[in-house]
Amino acid sequence: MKDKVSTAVIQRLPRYYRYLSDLLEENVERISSSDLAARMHVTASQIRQDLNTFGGFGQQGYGYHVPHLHAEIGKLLGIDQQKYLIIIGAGNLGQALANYQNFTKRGFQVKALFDIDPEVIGRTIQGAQVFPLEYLEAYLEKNAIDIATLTLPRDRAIEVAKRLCRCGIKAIWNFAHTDLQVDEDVLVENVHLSESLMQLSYRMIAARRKQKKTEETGDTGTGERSD
Amino acid sequence: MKDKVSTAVIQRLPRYYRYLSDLLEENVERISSSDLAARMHVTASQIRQDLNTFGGFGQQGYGYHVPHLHAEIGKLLGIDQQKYLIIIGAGNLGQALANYQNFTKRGFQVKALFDIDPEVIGRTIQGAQVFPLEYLEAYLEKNAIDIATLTLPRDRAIEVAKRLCRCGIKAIWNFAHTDLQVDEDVLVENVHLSESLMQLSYRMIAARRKQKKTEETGDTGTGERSD
DNA sequence: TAGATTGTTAATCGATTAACAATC
DNA sequence: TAGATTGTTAATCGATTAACAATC
Repeated sequence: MKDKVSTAVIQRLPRYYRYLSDLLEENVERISSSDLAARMHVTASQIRQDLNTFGGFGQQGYGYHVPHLHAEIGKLLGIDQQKYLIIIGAGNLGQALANYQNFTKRGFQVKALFDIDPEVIGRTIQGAQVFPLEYLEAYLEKNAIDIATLTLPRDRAIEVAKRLCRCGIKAIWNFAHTDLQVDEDVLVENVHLSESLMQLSYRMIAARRKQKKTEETGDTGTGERSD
Repeated sequence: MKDKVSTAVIQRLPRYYRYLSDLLEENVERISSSDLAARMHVTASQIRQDLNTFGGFGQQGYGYHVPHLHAEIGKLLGIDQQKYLIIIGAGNLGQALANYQNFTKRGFQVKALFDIDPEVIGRTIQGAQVFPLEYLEAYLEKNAIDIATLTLPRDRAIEVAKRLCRCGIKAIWNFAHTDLQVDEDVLVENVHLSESLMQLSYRMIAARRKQKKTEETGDTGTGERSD
C-alpha cells in the first residue's frame, strides 16, 4: 500500500464500494476493470490505478473477484469496525442524521446528542438521548467516541470544536458554515450544504447565460442544419 | 470570462463568497490576494488565477475592493436571483432542509414538498405545503421551479428523476445514494452523506494504522530525539 | 514618481490516460 | 498453450504555483 494516498482516490473509494455492493447483490462473481469502468462512466485505467494504490486485488486474465474486492475496500473504509458518533446540535438536521438508517449498516452508531434547547433535551432518537451541551466533557470522559458531528450555528461550532479537541476527539464531521481551526492531528470532514446548493446554482445560471448567448447569435440549438 | 470554467474553481467559489461576506461584515474595504490567501490558507497565486477566470476584479497596487468583489461573486453564484425549489421526500432530511434558514438569504426558496406518506401529506413547513407525490407533474406544470431536491430512497429517486426530466426540470440536488441517469442538459449536484462519513472513517482508520506502525517501530511520536 | 499589487505567462507538480509487458 | 486482463511504466493532460511585466 502506498504511503500517501491522494484525496482524489479517497473520494472515489466510497463510490467503488457502492458499485461493488450492487454487483454483490446481483450475484456477479467477477468483473473486469473495463466492465466496471463502463458501469461507472470512468476509465478502466483509473480503476486499475486506484485499486493498485492499496494492493493487487485483481488477477491477470480473470479480473477482480467481486466479494473479495468488496470486502477489501470495506476494510479500507472501516465498514467492518464499529464507529461511535455523537451529534452536537439536535435541531432539524441533527435529528435527521440521528434517524438515518443507512449509517448503521456501515458500522456507524449514534450514541448521544447534545443541545442547549430545553425543548429537545431529554428526548430519545433511535435510542440515543439528547443531553445538555454542558455535559459534553463529562460524557466524553466516560464514553469512547470516535466521531463528533457538528450541526450547530457557526459561532457555537467553532467554540465546541475547541472543546472537542481538548477532550481528545480526533475526527469531526462538520456541517456548520465555517472552516474549523483544529490541531493538525484532528481530522475534519466538511459538509457545507448551502455551498453545494450554490455550486448547482452557479452551473444553472452559467448554462442559462450560455443558452441565451447562442440564441442571440441566431443558433437555435435545436440541432437544425442551416446548410 | 473564460468559456469553460474548471470544476475545481467552481467548487472554490462559494468559499470565496463566504470569506468575502465575513470581510464585509468586518467593514474591511479592500484586501490583497496575499492577505486573503493567508486567511483562507491557500496561495495568493491561486486566488488571482481563480478570480481572473471571470474577469479583472482587482486593481494593481490596490488589491480587491471587498464590496465589489463580494457582489460580483454573488452574481456569478446567482445569489441575487430568486431560485425556486421543491423537495421530494418529506422525511427527516427533507423536512430539515425545508426548515433551513440559511438558504433564504442566498435567494433559495422552498415552494413545496412531495411525499407518499399520508402522515406527512398536508403539513406545512416554513410556508411550504407537503403534497402527494402523484401531484408532482400537475404542480410543475403550474409552477416555475428551478431546482428539485431528492431526499428519498434510491429506487424511488431514480424513478422520480426520470419524471422530473420529462417535466423539463434542469437542476437536481440529489441526496439519494445513487448516481442518477439524466439527459445531458440536466445538472445534478450530489450530496452523498454516508459517503462523506465513509471518507472521514477511511482517514481516521488510516491515521490509526499509521500511528500503530510508528509505535511498533519504536518511534514514540513524542518528538523525543534518540541521538 | 515610487511602491504595491494585480493580471498573465511560464514552470512545476500531480492526476489521469494510454500502452504494454507480466502473468494467470 | 492462447487469450484475457491485470499491474505498472510512460505519456499526456490539467491544475497549481512561481515569476514578473504591466499598471494603478
